[in-house]
Amino acid sequence: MITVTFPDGNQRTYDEGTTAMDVAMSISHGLARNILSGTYDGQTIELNDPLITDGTLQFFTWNDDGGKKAFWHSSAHVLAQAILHFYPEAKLTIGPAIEKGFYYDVDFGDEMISEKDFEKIEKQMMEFARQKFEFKLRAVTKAEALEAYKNNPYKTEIIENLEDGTITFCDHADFTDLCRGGHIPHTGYIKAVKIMNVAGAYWRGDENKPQLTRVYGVSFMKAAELKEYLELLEEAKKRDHRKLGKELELFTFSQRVGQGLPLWLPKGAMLRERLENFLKRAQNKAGYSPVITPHIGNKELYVCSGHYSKYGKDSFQPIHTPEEGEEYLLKPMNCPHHCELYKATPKSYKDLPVRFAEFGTVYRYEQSGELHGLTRVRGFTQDDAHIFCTPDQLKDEFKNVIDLVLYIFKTLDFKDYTAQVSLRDPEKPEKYIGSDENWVKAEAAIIEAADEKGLNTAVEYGEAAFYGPKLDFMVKDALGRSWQLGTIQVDYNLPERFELEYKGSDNQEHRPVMIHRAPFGSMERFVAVLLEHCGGNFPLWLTPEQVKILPVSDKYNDYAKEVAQFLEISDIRALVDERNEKIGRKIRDAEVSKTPFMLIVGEKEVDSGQLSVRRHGQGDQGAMSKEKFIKLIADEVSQLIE
RNA sequence: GCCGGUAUAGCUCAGUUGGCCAGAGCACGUGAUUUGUAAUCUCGGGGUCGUCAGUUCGAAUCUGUCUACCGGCUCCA
Repeated sequence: MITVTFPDGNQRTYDEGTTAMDVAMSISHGLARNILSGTYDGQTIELNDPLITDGTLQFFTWNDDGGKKAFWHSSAHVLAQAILHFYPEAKLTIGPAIEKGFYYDVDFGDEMISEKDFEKIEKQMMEFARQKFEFKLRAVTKAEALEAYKNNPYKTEIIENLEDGTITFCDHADFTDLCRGGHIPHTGYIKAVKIMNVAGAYWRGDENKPQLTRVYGVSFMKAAELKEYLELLEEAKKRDHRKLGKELELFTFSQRVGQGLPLWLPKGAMLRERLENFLKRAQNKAGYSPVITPHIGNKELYVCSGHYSKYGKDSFQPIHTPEEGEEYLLKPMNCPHHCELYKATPKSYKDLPVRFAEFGTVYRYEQSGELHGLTRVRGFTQDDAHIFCTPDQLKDEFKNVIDLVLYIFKTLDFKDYTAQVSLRDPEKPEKYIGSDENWVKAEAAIIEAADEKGLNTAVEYGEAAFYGPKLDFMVKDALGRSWQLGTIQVDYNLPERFELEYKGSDNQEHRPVMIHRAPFGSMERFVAVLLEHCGGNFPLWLTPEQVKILPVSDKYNDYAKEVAQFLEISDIRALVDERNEKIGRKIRDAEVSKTPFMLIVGEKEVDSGQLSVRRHGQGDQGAMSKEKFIKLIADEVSQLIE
């Protein structure tokens, strides 16, 4: 008999050789139907394998990451089986589960595979799924494994790195794959599958190694779930900032201007300006001093900062002047300029902290394949600031920055966010610069600051920058996708390199600590994320056009213009639709352009002096006085922006 | 940068196996209409089919080149 312990502490005894699935059945048939995988004493097991020792058994269902992982990993086996069915010469490599679905990297040799082939692969996978093939893990010796894969250099490479005695194969039907396990009981659990796309991927992620074809797929236990997932993708497509940016006339790109260089159209520029002004006001209150620095800097500046040796190849090529040997760079970051500003006047401890803020446009030569809409570009504007303070002030300054970031998230309706604290890798102190004492102080300051602000943080070791620890903010948008936005970083490197100093109360020179911070990250990226988050329906205070005035016929155009002027006096952005169109048409166009408010003016309104108000997506709101309408908007704006 | 895909009017897209002046809807301009809560009708202008070269009697269509865009290149059996 063996004793099985469950996570809740309950224990039951079973005959030796009972399978995990038998155990589940003994608890309830419902559980047995839903479990996809499990662990025994923390080790991944196959549900159909016998249990032979006492241990702790944990089950995973679709609602657990472990369950999904087993499901998708098993689906990858079926994908491989289907691929071999059509391409017997293909060489399999690896096929893991990923965050949403799975992939298999395959060397197809001379064969090509494209979207046209997806359907037949899907059909074949479903055919295999219907046959409820059991997944069975079996141990093999290293020699056997190498023999089985003697024609597959990828699997051979993997096997060679494994210990003899730990190697297992997974069989289902007549298909065998090298695999360490963690499967669903049989293929029949797979009720829906979709091949998403194919892409190139290097063997082991190394660009010097052969390039394989990566086939991405996703599968579900219910056909309805696949449908739901595809609908979510559709929704994401509709919210794609590149599509909305074009439709709402916010920004564009030009092949002639160059890759990754966004051009802001008037509506987009005004939107961005509003965001900038919003942050400027908040920063003024928080004691920041605005500064302005040029777009280029002498190459020596970046040699001094260390950026040139580290990031020189990611910069645009140096700009040469008529002087022999003189070189300038388009600035890839603002910090060196700000360090020079700090040095412009002698500092005493009484002057600190100094907080220099600049919407600084920087240029970086991103690889062409990395460029993506506004989220990855070659020219962008950081909402940058550098705080120079004493080590003792670090924690308070850090907390103030956290407050600023959270204020921005709150105002822009990002309710769901997490913070990642990135610390040194304790194993590799040689990777970092700065004294151990300062690191200890800085890391403690960040952790305490985050704790005291009640942040939901995850600590990552080894993720710190070489010059200091940092705190990054990740937000979730309305569709549940994560984006990295703001960042706060501590830096000991630049003050050292630029020999920044302040006179302490002891009349000695001391080195300040620097904080780099950008709550938005970059204006481009932030606008992209905001656009996808709100689906183009910007908060009232940000939206390019707040009100569209729609005259019932052109007889009322003059009156409509009077109303517009009246609103403009109250700082409301209003436009009159003067086109010779029917009112229904004007309403439709205003709705499509996502204008928050529409005012219909005709004979009734001229006579009564009232306004007929319509709200985007909500329809007719009835009549109200001009004063009441202005107050309605003002109240909503002040409520949003506090 | 690398792999795969895509490129036709301002936008979204048709364009059969190469064959006369390359099409539609929307947008834009014109005229009519004077409209009451999600698309009024009329007429019209607009494209060297991304670039450069090649195959062919003939290329939007086939081949190569370059450029841009889209998906991917971290997830280790």
